[in-house]
Amino acid sequence: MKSQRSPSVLDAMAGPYDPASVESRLYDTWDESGAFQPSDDPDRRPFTIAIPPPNITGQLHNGHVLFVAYQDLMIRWQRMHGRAALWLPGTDHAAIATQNVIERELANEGLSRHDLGREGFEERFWQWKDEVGDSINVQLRRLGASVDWTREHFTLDEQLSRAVREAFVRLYEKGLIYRGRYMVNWCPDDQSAISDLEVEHIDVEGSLWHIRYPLVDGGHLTVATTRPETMLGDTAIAVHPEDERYQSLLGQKAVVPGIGRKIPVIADSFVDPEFGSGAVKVTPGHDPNDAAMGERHDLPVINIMNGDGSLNDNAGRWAGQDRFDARAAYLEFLEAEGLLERVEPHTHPVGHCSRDDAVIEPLVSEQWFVNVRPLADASTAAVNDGRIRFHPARFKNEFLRWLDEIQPWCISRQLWLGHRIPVWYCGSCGAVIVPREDPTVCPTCGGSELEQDPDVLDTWFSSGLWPFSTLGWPDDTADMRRFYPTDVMETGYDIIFFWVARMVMLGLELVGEVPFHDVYFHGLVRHLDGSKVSKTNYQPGDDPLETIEAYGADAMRFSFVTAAAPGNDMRLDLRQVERGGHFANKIWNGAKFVIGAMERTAGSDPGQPSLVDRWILSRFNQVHAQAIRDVDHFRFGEAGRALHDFLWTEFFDWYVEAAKIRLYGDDAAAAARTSATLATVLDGSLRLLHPFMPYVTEEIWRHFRAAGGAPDSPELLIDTPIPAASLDVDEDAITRVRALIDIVQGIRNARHESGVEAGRHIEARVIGGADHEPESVFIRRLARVDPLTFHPVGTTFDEPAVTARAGGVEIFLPLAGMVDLTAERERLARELAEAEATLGRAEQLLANPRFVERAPEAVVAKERERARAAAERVAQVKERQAALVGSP
RNA sequence: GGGCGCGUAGCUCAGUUGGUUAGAGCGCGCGGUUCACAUCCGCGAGGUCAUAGGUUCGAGUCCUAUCGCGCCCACCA
Repeated sequence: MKSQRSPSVLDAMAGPYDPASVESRLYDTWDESGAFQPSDDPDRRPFTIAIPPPNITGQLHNGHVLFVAYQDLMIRWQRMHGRAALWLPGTDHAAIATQNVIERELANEGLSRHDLGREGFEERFWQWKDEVGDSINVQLRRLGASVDWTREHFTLDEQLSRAVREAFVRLYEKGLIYRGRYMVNWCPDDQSAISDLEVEHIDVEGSLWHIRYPLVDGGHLTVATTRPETMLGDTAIAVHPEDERYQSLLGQKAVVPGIGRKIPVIADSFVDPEFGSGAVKVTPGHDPNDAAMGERHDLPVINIMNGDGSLNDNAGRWAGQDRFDARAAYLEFLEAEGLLERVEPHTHPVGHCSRDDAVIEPLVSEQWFVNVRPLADASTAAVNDGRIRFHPARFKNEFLRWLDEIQPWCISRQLWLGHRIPVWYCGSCGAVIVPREDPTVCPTCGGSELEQDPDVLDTWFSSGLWPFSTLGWPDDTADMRRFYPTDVMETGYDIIFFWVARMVMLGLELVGEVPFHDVYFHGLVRHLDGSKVSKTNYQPGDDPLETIEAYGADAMRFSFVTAAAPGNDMRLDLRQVERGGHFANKIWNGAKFVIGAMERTAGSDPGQPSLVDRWILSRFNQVHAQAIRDVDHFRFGEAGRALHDFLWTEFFDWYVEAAKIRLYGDDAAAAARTSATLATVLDGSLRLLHPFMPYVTEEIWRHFRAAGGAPDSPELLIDTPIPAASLDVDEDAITRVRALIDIVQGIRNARHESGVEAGRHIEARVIGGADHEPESVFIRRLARVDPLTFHPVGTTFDEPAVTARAGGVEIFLPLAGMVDLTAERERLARELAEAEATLGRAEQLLANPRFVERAPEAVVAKERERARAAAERVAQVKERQAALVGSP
């Protein structure tokens, strides 16, 4: 009867890695341990990222996974490098979007927001938020985001609202916020002004109508327009001052058809004589160009439109009609009057509301604006002097160009949801009050008839304060002092202007310092058909929880990070995620092997490191250094791939296979040394990989430590330091093991091509490479050759054999009775051709004096070596061919 | 109208500052059940790096032009 097996850590690791069973447990463990809160040790330099707050209107979709993966990677990485890492979570109220969602809900109940009233609507909003507000956080937890939940914020929180108030008042007091009647982009569906950025210019196949304006003095003047209904608001017709065709008409009056208003013919060099008829109708109330022209010529501004897009009383008999109906009706009238000269098809850009696709109306209205010009200049300076850096760098130019052409920012919205504009108007004296605290009486006249401005602020106004409002600004808090400026802003390039630019401008203006030093842009996630993953284009499978359930959070995160390049869009291919899952499982199984080795050799003193020990430790040190270099340069994908490739092919394949020889051999000291090496590399790899795949590495860490690994390290991997990379790299060991691997692969290839059964051991003779003799067991075991003998360079054998060349040696496999001589001759011919071609190329290059002169010495030396080796190969192959001549 | 990105193996994509014979996963072909792992292991096929010029000893990588796809900015009616 067998004695009872001693308990093993491996008992708890049976089977493949199962993400579902560990992820939620580990997340809670981290959270409860306090690991997500930044260390308050003053010696630890802070590292801060403010999360791009998702809109509370919905859930995270796969497009959000990139930001979670990258930011958590950076946060964990820096935490493990001893920084006081703070990742600030939170959500955004997304004014228009959210109001629309709630109004839609109300509509289903047969209600409108007006039925509830402003207060009732607000109540309804908070109620709604309670219901849906947590789903984003649930998703963040599932993804493993190590955010500091104790510092969570929402843009409509009291603290952030206070920040918004302070920001508004300060900018107002400084004269940077002002109110005025200007032309704005009006969305008739939202019935609100929107900013320039929210207007999407779409090419529309429309018409260019040529229309005759009767002249008071007889005759007519033809004008071309794409928007005939706006004629109702015309206050002039303009021609180019030097346009000879129209000289005689200057100063004359034309009549607006159907309205009867007499309008002057003016000269303005804005007009392009080549376009249309060379005469332009001027509608200062409904076109930005015309507004500018109207100002130059002191023309009256006539507004013909209501907020909902219907025409008002200024439109005469077309009043009350919707703008597009009015266009048709007015055209019909013009045609009937004989004033419609002709129509031509005309494609031109038309502004649409980016949210609801309604055609934007440029119209004059009273709104609040930020004069961003000075803020933009300060931002430009911050970028130019390197206080803010962009990754990838190309976004720097885009950013600067936008700032250069920036226009005043319209911040008032005619909505109910959002931060109410903190301005009161006195009904008695007309004073405009912009206070820090809600007023009860007018400070000017003492009157109490105060009315607050009904509008709310653009949601991006509060988002623009995010990196400091979340830290307690405007108060001088400990968090502000410690964590501002934040370190990295990581977000999608699609909100570079909406958000990044505003944070930079407002941070510099209000706090006096940049809000972050590095901006990293990730690309957008797309479906396989190329369409963007987004809330408005939500498709089955876009919920990250589905993918996490199928493959695990680590798989998803790792595949996203390694499949995407900075700033480039990625098509989400689930096969990539699957590969990530396989990798997690590979590490799991590899770790089981390491732990098994540790248990097997426990109690033995390790002997001297072997060649393969020195090799794998050196390679690990190289990869370690590269990973640090890559992450420091924001090359996350390359760091992840380097770790993946090292672990899968070098550590868990070649080294492990080599390790088995000594591990299962008779030499206890050698086995213990091997086990120690396995543990060392696993230890270091888990640390480096943890920011990429937090769950599986943490879970392995637990078992690894239970088996006695990393005894002096913290219990949780999340708290464990990543040390600096060791410079101990044995180049000679790397070269030699690489050659051994090449030899093994050469033999395997030859065996396979000759049809030798996989399990069979065959004889092998190595010609040259006597220095590999001490490691012959490596070749014997991994290539399944026995006996294996070494022979001096130049040795020839006459018997039938398959030959191969790899790792700088010639391999001779005397496969008696198995050798297909024809095949072998063909193979030799192929090899000869290849060797001669290589030789030819190298010689040609070396014969070029300019190459030898100008190329770096190392490159030339390499080429010489290449030529030498090729020449040797040619000679050897020829010898072998000669030996085969006599054979059947 | 201005600007930017992309085009690399059948598919999805990497490729740092120009330097041997351009990589990965999946898929494909052949072969493998022994003690970490079949979510695995071994061997292999598959690419004129969109096209045409240029710079260079040397170009997937830098420059110019062209074609195709996508995006951003923009007030010619």
